[in-house]
Amino acid sequence: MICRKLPYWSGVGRLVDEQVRCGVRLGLCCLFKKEEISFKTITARTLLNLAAADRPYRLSAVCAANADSLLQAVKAVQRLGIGAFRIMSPLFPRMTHPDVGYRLADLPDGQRIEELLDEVRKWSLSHDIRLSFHPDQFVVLSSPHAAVVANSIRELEYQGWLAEMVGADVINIHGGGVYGDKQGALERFRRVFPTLSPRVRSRLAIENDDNSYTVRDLLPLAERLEIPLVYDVHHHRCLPDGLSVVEATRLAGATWQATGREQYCHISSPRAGWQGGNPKPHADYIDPDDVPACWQGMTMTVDIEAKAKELAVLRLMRDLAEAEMTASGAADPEPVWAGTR
DNA sequence: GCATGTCAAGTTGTG
DNA sequence: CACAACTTGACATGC
Repeated sequence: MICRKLPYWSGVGRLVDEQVRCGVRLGLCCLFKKEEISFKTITARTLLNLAAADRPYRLSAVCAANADSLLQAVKAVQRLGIGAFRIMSPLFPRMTHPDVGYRLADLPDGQRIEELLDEVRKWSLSHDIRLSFHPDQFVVLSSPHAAVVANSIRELEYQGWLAEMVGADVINIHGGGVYGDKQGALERFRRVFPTLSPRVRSRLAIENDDNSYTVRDLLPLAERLEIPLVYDVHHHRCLPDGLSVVEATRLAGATWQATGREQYCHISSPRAGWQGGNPKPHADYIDPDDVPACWQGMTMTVDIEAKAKELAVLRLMRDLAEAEMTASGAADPEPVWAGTR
């Protein structure tokens, strides 16, 4: 657990000798701005307009391209010194769609796609790139509507399968709707949880949102289910709950410690600033002042939710490194980023 | 080519 | 009541 020589804000904690990573690692969400890596999609309508026999070929091309892009993505992330990557939910588009859903085994290139996923897993493991998923807003385990919950479970199982394939350790979701009765909604969430497969349960995390569920609301559920709580400090600032940032960081951190894993947090900056009206929309970049001072030196993953994507992660890494150098004066003779080029 | 509406899905708050 | 906001583009269509 020696990290004297490593910068606090190292991207990956590029450990050469030590086995134990430490410091904050910054994560990229889903997409790239400048790097020429993109993901394809296909709509249900397009598939339904094709003859059923043609669909697997079309899907296979999309999925193979995306699996390849994912491998390129984790390699790019590693090259840039970024330490984590959130995988976009529709990596295999429409896979759980009721009408046009499919399995990899149905696709002509299914085996090759599986091999690519295995390459992603091996690369990420050997280069310490942490992978995660963040199912979108349609996944609502607290819904009173059975059909919504059933769709949510199906989507979660898809992501759980994929997470296992690529070695991702986090599937992070929100509490969902309130329906006029927050405790009742949380209770529904609690009851659905045991019906999930082990590979989903072991990866599921719950995140405070900017609308309904705060850290304070979710902590009892996280503790009861023994799942970790992803702390989104931007959401917390948009929807305060009486806890300080320091307290929320510590309480959320304890849920990660309880599962023996590295803490996971999110950050973003308001597009129009904190004085400019609605603070919820995300800015292109992160204002370093929005980064909690108490996070410095902590061993955690912080996903950067910013529209400039990898450019925002790189800029924040630079800004924080500079701030640290300034703060420490000439104490550290080595340039902070020497190890990450 | 380029502009524009549409993508499977939920829920809440605002104007 | 329509629409934006949430991890966000990218596809499909029509000019």
